Amino acid sequence: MAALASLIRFSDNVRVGNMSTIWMERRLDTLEKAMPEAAGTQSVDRALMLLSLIGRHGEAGMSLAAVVAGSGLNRPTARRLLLALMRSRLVEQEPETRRYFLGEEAYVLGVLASHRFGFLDCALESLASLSRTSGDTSFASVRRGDFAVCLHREEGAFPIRTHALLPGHRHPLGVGAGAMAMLAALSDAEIEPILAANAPLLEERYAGYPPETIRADVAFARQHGFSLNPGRVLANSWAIGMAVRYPDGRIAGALSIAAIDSRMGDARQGELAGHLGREVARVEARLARRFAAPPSGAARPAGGRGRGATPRDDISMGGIGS
Amino acid sequence: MAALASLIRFSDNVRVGNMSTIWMERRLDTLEKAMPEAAGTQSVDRALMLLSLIGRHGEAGMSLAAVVAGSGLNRPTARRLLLALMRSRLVEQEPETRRYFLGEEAYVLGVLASHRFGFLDCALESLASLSRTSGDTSFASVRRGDFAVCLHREEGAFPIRTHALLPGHRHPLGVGAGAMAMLAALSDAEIEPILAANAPLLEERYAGYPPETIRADVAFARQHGFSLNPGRVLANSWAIGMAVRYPDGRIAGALSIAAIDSRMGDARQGELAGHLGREVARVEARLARRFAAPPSGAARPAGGRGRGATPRDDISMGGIGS
DNA sequence: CCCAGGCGTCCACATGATGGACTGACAGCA
DNA sequence: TGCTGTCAGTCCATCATGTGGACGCCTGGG
Repeated sequence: MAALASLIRFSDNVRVGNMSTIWMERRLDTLEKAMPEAAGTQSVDRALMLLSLIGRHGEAGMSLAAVVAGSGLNRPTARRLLLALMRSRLVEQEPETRRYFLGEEAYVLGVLASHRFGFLDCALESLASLSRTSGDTSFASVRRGDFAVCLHREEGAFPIRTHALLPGHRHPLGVGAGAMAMLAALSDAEIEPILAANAPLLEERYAGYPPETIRADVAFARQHGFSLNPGRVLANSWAIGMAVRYPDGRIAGALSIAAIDSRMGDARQGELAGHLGREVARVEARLARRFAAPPSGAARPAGGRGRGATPRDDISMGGIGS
Repeated sequence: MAALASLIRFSDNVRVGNMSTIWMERRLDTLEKAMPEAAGTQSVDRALMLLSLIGRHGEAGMSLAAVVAGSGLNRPTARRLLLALMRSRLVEQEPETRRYFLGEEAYVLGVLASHRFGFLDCALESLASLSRTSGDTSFASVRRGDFAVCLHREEGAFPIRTHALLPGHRHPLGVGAGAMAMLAALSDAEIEPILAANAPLLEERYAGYPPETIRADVAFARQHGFSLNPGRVLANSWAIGMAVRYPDGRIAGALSIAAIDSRMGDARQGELAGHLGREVARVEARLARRFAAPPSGAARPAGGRGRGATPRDDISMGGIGS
């Protein structure tokens, strides 16, 4: 259970009670400088950690015991916070199995947020095309703090597939082709703290990823224009990946393709990289069309606090068209 | 400000401090019976109310003053809770304008939740088809408690359009064609408490919707197979709508089409209703394909608590394919 | 039939969350 | 240029909320 507890963090950036492993405290020191200070919201932080935890176990849901184990919270506390999430419809509990799942409100918020972020919306067609033309499995992932989270997996026609990476699964940045592509897209100054923060976890659970190997993989990705996972975690499962950027240059996520090693020789790597590069360009074009201005509103008028240029806050029921 | 405060509720079901209008208290009495009891999570409930509030103001975001006005919270409290939401990346603040928006984590959770709920994913193609063939504006909405929330709006080619209903906008069930379609899909026993709960708000802000008119519109929708908004809110803006169901019969949401009154004569209503019915059937077929079992897992083995049949909680990093 | 494991609740106590008061920044106006 | 109003954001004394050890119930497996 200690190992389980060490894995779990709310959006990878929140200090939660009862978690005291060395590597975690070290990385929180690193990150707290970049995050709003936590004071007077322990309960909220805990609830949102639970939400994220449940989000990453979408398909099978989670039992209360797993939530307790994964969060490090005491059972009455976890249950009470889950009740609050259930009242908000962000989480729901299946009566028969008692397991907890993301609720419909999470979906609705995601839809409302997609007007600012829709990376996967823009990527789905490309993933379908990649898997159709290659026959292999393709993935979309996003960065969450120092980790990569798989958002979508698209099956190809080839019958031998790895089923290890599923939506919600999360790995340290650098572990896996999509995660490596996003890491390699960062500057060295950004990469070093991430490696430092993840060092304990990598040493404990990712034996194939000593830091020097990750740095070499970063160099490879920068040199070749695509990242390569030569079966570092699962010997026969190889993958290549590329980062995708918003028009303003920020990393939106990554696309990757996985196949068994016999389908990932040098020649086929190049072929798949060509397909991948074209689809990445298409996703980036769709993102550009979707956000005429970047999601952070950088195109908005600058100048001081800029309050004069902001939309009026008109919390009222507009006339209705439907 | 009192009018503003009366509008805001977290997922329409949470009692929040400082809100004491008669209609709100009355409806909470009605609803608390159906909701997990709130004890020891006031802070969490408040934070999630803010999240929902910001979610419904996606495009323009919200200032702190608007959040304070809309939530009824004191400013330091609202700010502190917003900081917690920002730490979790569910909310982000735009530095130039200081406005708050849904963050990328909301999008990621929505993507992860879409494996259980993807109504809009299944509806987008149909909305595009409806607007392409009709030339008018089409909408997808979902039920949130006693309200309907617009998730998506698809523009048609006809140049005269109402821009009143936007994603995030929320109206009482029954107000607007999509909201009416969802209301009419409920049983009378389900409808009456909703009308009772919404009565103060309807009286205050929806003069065109006395309860007997809503009941007549429900009867019309049940008789004709589609709901009709004959310009009740905006005189020249008419709309028709239909509910969409998950395979297990629960209401997934509604599709609707809006047009100016001169384009909504009886003959064209029938024509549009035909298109709408076909696309609703297509959406329902896509939902059926997507969820071989209904989202609530009703197909799972029954029998007592059914814990023996549940997936193992294996919170571990699986082997990786990407 | 018994036992272990998981789920869920209670409530005395400790801790965390609140909001009135205050400060700073900025835009608009005289 | 100076003043005023508005908004954003913070501090900390006070009090209300949140916690978790203990307990009971239910179910499945041996």
